[in-house]
Amino acid sequence: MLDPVARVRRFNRAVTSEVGALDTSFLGRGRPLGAARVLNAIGHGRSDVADLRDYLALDSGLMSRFLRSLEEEGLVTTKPHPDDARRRIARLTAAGRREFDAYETLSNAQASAMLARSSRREALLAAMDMVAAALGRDRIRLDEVDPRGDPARYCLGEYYAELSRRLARGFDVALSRDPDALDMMAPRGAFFVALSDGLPLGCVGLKGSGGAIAEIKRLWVAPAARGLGLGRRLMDAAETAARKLSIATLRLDTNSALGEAQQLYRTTGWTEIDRFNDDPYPDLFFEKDL
Amino acid sequence: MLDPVARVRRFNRAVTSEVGALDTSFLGRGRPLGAARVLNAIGHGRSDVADLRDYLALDSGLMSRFLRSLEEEGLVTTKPHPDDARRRIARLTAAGRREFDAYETLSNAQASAMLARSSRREALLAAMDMVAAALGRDRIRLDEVDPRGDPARYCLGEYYAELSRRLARGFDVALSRDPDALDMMAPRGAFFVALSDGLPLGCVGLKGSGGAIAEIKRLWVAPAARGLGLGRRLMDAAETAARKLSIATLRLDTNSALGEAQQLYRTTGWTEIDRFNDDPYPDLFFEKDL
DNA sequence: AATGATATCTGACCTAAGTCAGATATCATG
DNA sequence: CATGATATCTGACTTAGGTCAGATATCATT
Repeated sequence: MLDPVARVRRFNRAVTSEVGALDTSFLGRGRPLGAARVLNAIGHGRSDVADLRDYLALDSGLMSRFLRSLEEEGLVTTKPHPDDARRRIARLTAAGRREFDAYETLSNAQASAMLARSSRREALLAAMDMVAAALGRDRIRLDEVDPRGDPARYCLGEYYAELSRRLARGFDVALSRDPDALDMMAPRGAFFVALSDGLPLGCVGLKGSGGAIAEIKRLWVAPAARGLGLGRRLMDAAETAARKLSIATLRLDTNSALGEAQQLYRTTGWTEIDRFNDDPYPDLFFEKDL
Repeated sequence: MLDPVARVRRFNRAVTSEVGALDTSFLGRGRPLGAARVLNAIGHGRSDVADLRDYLALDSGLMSRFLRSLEEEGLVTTKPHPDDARRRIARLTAAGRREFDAYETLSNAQASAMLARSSRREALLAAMDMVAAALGRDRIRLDEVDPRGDPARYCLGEYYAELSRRLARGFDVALSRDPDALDMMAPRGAFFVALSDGLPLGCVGLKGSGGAIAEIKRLWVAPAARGLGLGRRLMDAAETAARKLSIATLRLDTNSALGEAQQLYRTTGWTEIDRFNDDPYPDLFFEKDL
C-alpha cells in the first residue's frame, strides 16, 4: 500500500490524465497539435528553423510542412537568415501573435484554475516545484551571471530569508559583510545560478580579491531542489572558475546551524580552520587548496 | 519570476516531457500504444469489454479491432459473458500475462529509476502524493469499509503516528479508548475511507451504540491531501450515515493542538460542550444535533 | 413469437503524424 | 570556380488512431 514505486506510478497516472488533457486542449482552436506546438515555440522566441526542429524533435520534412500550413493561414512568415541564406527564420505575423496569445491565455487559465481549487496554494506550488526539479534534473543548467541581475537577486533574497529563519539569532544582511558585486564578477571572481527551465534553483559566488586567495560566498539551493546534488555542482563550478583565475586557496565561512552545507564541505576536501574574519554570523570556517 | 501560474506551467512542461516519454516507452515492444493500453487494462483486472471501452474512452469499432489484434497475437481470449451473451469478456492468455508482466516490470523500473536519483525520497514522494491528490481531486472516492481492513488500518496507523507527533504528551493508542470495530460497522455505525486511485487519503469513523447518540472518531486527512475539502466530505458522509441509522445527536472529542479539525467543527454546526468521557488525550468536546 | 433495445463487429473512410529519398539552393574551402 | 557539405523543401509512402453507418446476435418485454 505504501510501496514507493506504486506511489510514483500513481503520480504518473494522475498526471497523464490531467496534463494529457491539457495538451490536447490545444486542439479546439481548429489546428492540429503539431502545428500548434510550432506556433507556440515560435511565440516563445525560437525563430531559427533548425533550432525549432531540434527543440520539437521533428523531421525536417514535417517541420517544413507545418511552417507552410502556418504561412498559408497567415500566422507566420519566413525569410532567409541574414548570415546564411540556407537557413530560415520564422516570425509571427500580427495574426500569429494574436493566435499565440490565445494559446497562452488558455494555458494560463488552466493553470490558475488548477491552483484555485486548492486552499493550500503555496504548499501545492512547492510540491510542484520539487517534482519539476526532480524530473527535470538533467536539464538544470548552471549559468555564470551578473550578481546584480534578476535571477541572482532572487536567489540572494531567498538565501537571506532562509538564514533569518534558520540562524538562532536571525540574519540581517546589513550587519554581515556583504561582498561587493564586482568581486564576484570576471575578472576577479564569478557568480553562478542554477536554472531549471527558467526557474532559479540555487546560486554560489566566488569572491576574488585579485590575489591567490578567494572566498566562496552565498551558496544556496532552493528547498524544492535539495537532494539532487545541486550544491555539489555549484561548488564544482565555483572551484573550476577559481582554477581558471589561478586562485590557489579557497576559504569560506558558515554557521553550524546549516548542517547540509557543513556536511558538503567536509566530504569534498575542505578542512576546518580558525576564524578568519569578524562577521557576526558565521561560527565555522573552512579552507581548501586547489 | 515567482508568478504562481508560471510555476504551474513549468510543472506541466517538466511533466509532459518526462511522463510523455514514459508513455511512448510502451512502444518498443512492437505494439501500438492503443493495443498496449488495452492489454494493460485487461491485466489490471478489467475484463468486461464495455467497461474497458469506457475506461479507455475508445470507440467501439476501435476497441473491437484492438481486441482482434491482441487475439491474433495470442495474448488475449474473449468469450461471451455468462449472464448476457451480447457482452464479451476478455482474458489474458499465459503469453498475454507474460507480456503484461513485461510492461509492468518496465513501468516499475522507470519509477524506481526516477526515485533512485533523489537522495530525499520521502520528501519527493510526499510532493508527488500531494500533486497527484490535487490533480485527481475529482476522482477521490469515499468508500464505506471494514475498519479492520487494510485501507482503514493504514489510515489509523497514520492517524496515531500524527497524534504522537502533534500532541504535547505524545499518543499511545493503548491508553486511549479504542473503539470496538463492530461499533463502527453496520448496523451500529460506519467507517469511511477516502481513496484516490487506490491510495487511502483519509478516514472517519461513526461509532454507534445502538441508541440515539453516536460519536465521530478517527477523523484523519493525509498531509498530502489537505486543503482539498476532504475533511468536510468525510464528515458529511458520516453525518449522512448517522441520519440513515436514525441517530439524533453526534458527539466527538478532540485536542486543541489539532487546529484544522477544531476549525472544521466550529464552521460546520458543531457546538462545544463539557467533557463527556475520561480519555486522557482530548481536551475539547463537541456536539451536533442532526 | 414479434419488437425494440443493446453489445459487439465489420467495412469504408478520414486525419494526423511521421519517414525517406531525392531536389534545390546556398555555403565553405581549396 | 569546382566540390562536397549543409539547410530546407517536395513528393510518395506508411502507420496509428479515430469516425460512422450498417450488420449481426442477443436480450427484455409484451
